[in-house]
Amino acid sequence: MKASKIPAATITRLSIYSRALENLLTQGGAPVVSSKRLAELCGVNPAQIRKDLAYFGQFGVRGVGYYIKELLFDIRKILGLNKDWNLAIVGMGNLGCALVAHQNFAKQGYRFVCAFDADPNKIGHKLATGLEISPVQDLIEVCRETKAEIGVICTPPERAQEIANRFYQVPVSGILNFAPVQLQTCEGCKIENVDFTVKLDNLAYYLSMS
Amino acid sequence: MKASKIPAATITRLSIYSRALENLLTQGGAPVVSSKRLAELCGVNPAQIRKDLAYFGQFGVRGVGYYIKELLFDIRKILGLNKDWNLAIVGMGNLGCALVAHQNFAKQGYRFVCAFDADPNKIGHKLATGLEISPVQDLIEVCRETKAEIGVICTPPERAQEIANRFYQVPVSGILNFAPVQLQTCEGCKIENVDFTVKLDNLAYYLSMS
DNA sequence: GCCTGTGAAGACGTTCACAGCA
DNA sequence: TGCTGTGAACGTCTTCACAGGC
Repeated sequence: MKASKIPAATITRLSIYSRALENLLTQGGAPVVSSKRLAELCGVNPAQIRKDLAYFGQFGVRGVGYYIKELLFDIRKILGLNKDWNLAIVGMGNLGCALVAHQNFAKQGYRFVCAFDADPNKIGHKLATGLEISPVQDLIEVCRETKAEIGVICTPPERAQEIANRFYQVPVSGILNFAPVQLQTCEGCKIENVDFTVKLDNLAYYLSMS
Repeated sequence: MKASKIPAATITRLSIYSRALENLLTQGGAPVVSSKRLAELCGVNPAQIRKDLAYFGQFGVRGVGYYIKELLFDIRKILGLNKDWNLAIVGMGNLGCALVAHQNFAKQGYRFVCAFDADPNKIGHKLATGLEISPVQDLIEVCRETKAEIGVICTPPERAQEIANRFYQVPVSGILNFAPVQLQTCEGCKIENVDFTVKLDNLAYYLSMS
């Protein structure tokens, strides 16, 4: 596919639309939704939704709206969720375990295929899912064996860059980084940061304004 | 203070700058940093840093750069981190416990002053920090007693809106939401979402492009 | 010479407003 | 009539380029 000029914000919103559509589907009302209604559910402007979708084609019916089931399928396809993704996770503390246990991942086709920790006491321990914790030294090898495509970093910040470097060698094509550091990037590996300290700081700023 | 026209992205970056400055400080090299160097560490354009700071005043010395310690202090003040913030957390599963245990929060002046869960088996249980888990029924009362200012939601998505509504009644002035849902907002309460499923979907999109 | 501070230019994203179609 | 699809207008954010000062 083509490297294109689609706003990053559009992709983020597509993900949010898909969640709203899933909810509409399980609630089981009308099979159709208008951009106006979907916009309310997602807290955005209706034109924004139509514009976002227009980047990828025409999905609606004029005068009617969007067929929920079809649109959900199309959006998931756009997002690349019509396949399973193999995840490798490093740092099996509370956060790491929480992620592996997290229902929503499996439901969306994200599968943890290997897990790592530096603590010798944790090596060999089996998680609820049956996944066994491997030593970080074996990261590259095990990631290759298990065909990991995305790395998830839940280590303390001091360790994060070192782990990222190993992921670059595997190589994995993406990293989801929970450590509060800005990782040095690497050609061909896309990084997404999940940064709660930054989010909290944002809150602090807005609250101390008013 | 004034409600102003400062980009949200600027606030997010300030938080990132402050982290980089903290690192520079603990590493203990030169007491001064240039926008160029700081930009490298944060993965942004140097002019961006100068522009971001310019919204709030003049912090640098021409021909020299920024004094790390002073700039860090100033940024923390801008972000409202020159005071402690009281947090209330709901949903003491793996994720909730991970957050309470998280070192970085305490270090930045964020204090968990109360914790809640719906599971009767967890009520009364003491966390590592000495914090005791209270029943969600008492949320409003306990939040008021403990002067909670920010609510943290770590419940399953089905529960999140209900918890948010209670937080609105306390009222808290901000919510950090880890549940993968778009919460209905409330006048006077700022919401920040920490959404790893969205981040993963973003990765999936970019990876399936190439 | 070096690096900050900043107006102006440029790029980008969002919203409007209406044409097109069921 | 109702709602999508979309060019054009608008507003916002980022980057450039250079003036100002150490």
